[in-house]
Amino acid sequence: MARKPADQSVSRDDIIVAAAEVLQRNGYEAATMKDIAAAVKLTAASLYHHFRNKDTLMLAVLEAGLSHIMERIEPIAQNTALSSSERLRRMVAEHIIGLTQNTAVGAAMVFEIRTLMTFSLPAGDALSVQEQEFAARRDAFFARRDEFERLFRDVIRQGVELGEFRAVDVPIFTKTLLGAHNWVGVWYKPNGRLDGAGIAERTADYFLAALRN
Amino acid sequence: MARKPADQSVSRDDIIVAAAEVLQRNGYEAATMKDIAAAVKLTAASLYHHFRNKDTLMLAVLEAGLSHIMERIEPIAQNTALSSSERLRRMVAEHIIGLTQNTAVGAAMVFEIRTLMTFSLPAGDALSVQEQEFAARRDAFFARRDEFERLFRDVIRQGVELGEFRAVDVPIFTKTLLGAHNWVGVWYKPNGRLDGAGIAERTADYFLAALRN
Amino acid sequence: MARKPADQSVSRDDIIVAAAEVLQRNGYEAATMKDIAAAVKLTAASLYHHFRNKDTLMLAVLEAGLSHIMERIEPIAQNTALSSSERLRRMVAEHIIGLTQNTAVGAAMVFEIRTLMTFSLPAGDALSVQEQEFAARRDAFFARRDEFERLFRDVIRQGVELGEFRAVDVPIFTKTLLGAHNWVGVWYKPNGRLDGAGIAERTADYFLAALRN
Amino acid sequence: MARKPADQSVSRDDIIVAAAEVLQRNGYEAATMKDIAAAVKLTAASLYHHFRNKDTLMLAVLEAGLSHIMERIEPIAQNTALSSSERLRRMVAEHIIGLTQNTAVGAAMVFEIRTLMTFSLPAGDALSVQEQEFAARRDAFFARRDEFERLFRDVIRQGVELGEFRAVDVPIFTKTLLGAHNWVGVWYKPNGRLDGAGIAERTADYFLAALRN
DNA sequence: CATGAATGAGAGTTCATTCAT
DNA sequence: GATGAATGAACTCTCATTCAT
Repeated sequence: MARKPADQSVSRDDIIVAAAEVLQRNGYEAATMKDIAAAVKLTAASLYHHFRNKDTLMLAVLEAGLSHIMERIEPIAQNTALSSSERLRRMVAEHIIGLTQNTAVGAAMVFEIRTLMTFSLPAGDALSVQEQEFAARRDAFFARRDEFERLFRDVIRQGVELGEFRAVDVPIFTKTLLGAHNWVGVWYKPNGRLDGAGIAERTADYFLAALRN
Repeated sequence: MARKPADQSVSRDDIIVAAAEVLQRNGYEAATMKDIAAAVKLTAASLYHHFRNKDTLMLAVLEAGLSHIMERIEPIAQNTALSSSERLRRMVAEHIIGLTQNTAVGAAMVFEIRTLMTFSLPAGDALSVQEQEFAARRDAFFARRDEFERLFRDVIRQGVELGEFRAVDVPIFTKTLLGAHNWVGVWYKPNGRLDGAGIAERTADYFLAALRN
Repeated sequence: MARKPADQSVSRDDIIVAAAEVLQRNGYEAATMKDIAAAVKLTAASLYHHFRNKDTLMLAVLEAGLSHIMERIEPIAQNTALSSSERLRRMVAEHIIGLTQNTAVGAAMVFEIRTLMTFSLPAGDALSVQEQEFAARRDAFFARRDEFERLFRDVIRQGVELGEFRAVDVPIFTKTLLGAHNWVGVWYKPNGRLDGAGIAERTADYFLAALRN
Repeated sequence: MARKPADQSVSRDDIIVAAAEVLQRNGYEAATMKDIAAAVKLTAASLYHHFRNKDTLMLAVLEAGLSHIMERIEPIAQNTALSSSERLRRMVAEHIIGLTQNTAVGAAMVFEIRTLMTFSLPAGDALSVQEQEFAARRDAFFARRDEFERLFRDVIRQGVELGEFRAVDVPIFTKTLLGAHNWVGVWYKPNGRLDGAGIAERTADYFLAALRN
């Protein structure tokens, strides 16, 4: 009853990628383990060799997506050789391009936030060991996600402090920016008039204009 | 605008309101007919006297939400006595305040779009009469939704044409704007530092700054 | 999709009886909801209208069995008009006859004790509201079961104190007695040489002989 | 009688011992191959190098348990130098002490009898060679088990025939005796007031009293 | 011998939906 | 209108078992 002849064996990462696509297409509740399994030519049961349960798999998807984008955004945010404007422009570009290329995970992150937030908080008050592990990972994910938002906030704040940007309500401005980005992941269709870079360029332009002194 | 018809009997609208809340709290898949029924002190079976099925109820919720906001936005968009800036500022305010007050329907609209889009499109090509009816209503909803977006687009376009705004990529700018709005529905918490009006004021400010010549 | 035309509608008690039989035949783990449902001509899903889950149903079965026997044993144990010997003889008879007639629940109680004891003690340490409710009922069941054993113990102890029985290690003697009883539920077959009354008579005789001064 | 063959490699017997423990703790259905494997630091797959399947392993456990006790009981039963009373007293002691020391297998035998009895009797009538082999071993086990009961029955019968015991219904008395024993395996807890020997002494006392002329 | 990966079968459970009352 | 009872379909997850390595 064993199938895959080893060399085509499916890796954890393959599953994460496939799951991201299914997640984007269907949303958390509607993305079934069977669907995800089919996407990597496995049976649902086989997925449980790689992930303890659906929540864990979903969290892995979101972690992967967040890591992917963080790896690109963080170096820019910390590149003190660049002006705030230039940093913000590049960060916007990376984020939006990331969302349009990797639509799967991007949209997942937009849509599944609510699910994630209530994820696995069983009715009672105490948690089993596995649940604690999971809760810890989920909290870490959220912390990382806050960090992501902070990267943008800090660049904007610095720009304001240095007088490069005009004084804005930094938290609100940041959320406005990120909301616009996230929405791209929702409406973007690969064969539209503009590609990710084009959208990113315009978006960055608008927000930098809004910050202009 | 709350209705209290006979006080002991439950109306279609009561159900829609309750459903919107449950929908916001849980999302489409996780909002069960039982939950919704419980919110109006009925049994699930009773809901079927008012709505043919869950999708129809869902659609009614979204229609209600869209109508609500359209009734407020449309008059502003068509008020030619106002400048483009002023119109846009007021539209932004109404939209964001609407989203923060009526979180229920607002969030529903953000999150459940995907569900709606794939809603009830049975694999084959032949649709039953009921399905055709439903498809028609759903298409009408989407048309209305496009119209909503067009209201914003048109105001911005006019502003550009009249030289009141600088030249921007109108479709992209509009989506950027609406993305920012929708995101408010996601992160807004009633007891935060700012209320809807405060958020709206700042948001309008940023986008108008971005449009400044 | 509704089936049963009301008048033959299945009651909670019908299910309990059927479940008891399946439980006896297969044991807790092997008794599936489907089996039990089939025994009352329902689908597994339908059982969930009557019982929250399998554990709850099982507990109901055991409660019913215990109540049944308690109702018969208790009045005898408390009938101070009778001598200890006579009370014990009658209690043994009721218990054994009960076990042979109502084999279903009897055997269930013997075999499912271990299962029962670990019943629904989820990995962690804290319990949800539903789990607490269940835990409370389960504890009540065990308390009742201890009470049942105490009825026998008290009659024996009194007999010893009054000098009607010789001095024995009352707890051990009681467990010896009850072990013998329970075992009847295991080996008893309806068409054997002796019926329940015959077995009971002999058993009572042996234990009373063992207690004779 | 513990074996430590190579110390790093796992023997059939090691598995049987571990399985007995898991079986006692969890019962047949709930004792998974994975659990048993883990108890000897193997994977479930590896168990299949030692036992054809779970039923076979189970049967091996029960055979081991039965052999263990038979080796101790048989010599006593056949020791014609002893009186019936003395033989019975010693047999009771060995059995009960065995059950309390070796709780694992003891409890397994009480609880898993039912499982064993219906063990692997596929619906149809034709059995594969493997199934026939298994059925043969299972029948042999039951025969051996009957033999075990017969040892007790014969000692009691002889005592009656020789006038050493009063006339009792030998089969019923025997089952009463064995039921009491088996129950010890259920309630016995290592750190109680009495150890196995203490329980055995009292139990033997009661049954011998019951047999007294 | 041992194991990682895979699977079919089946368990418990949930849910939208129907229908007789 | 309202509802209790019932159901089919689907879902998550577990488990004994197999096979290539």
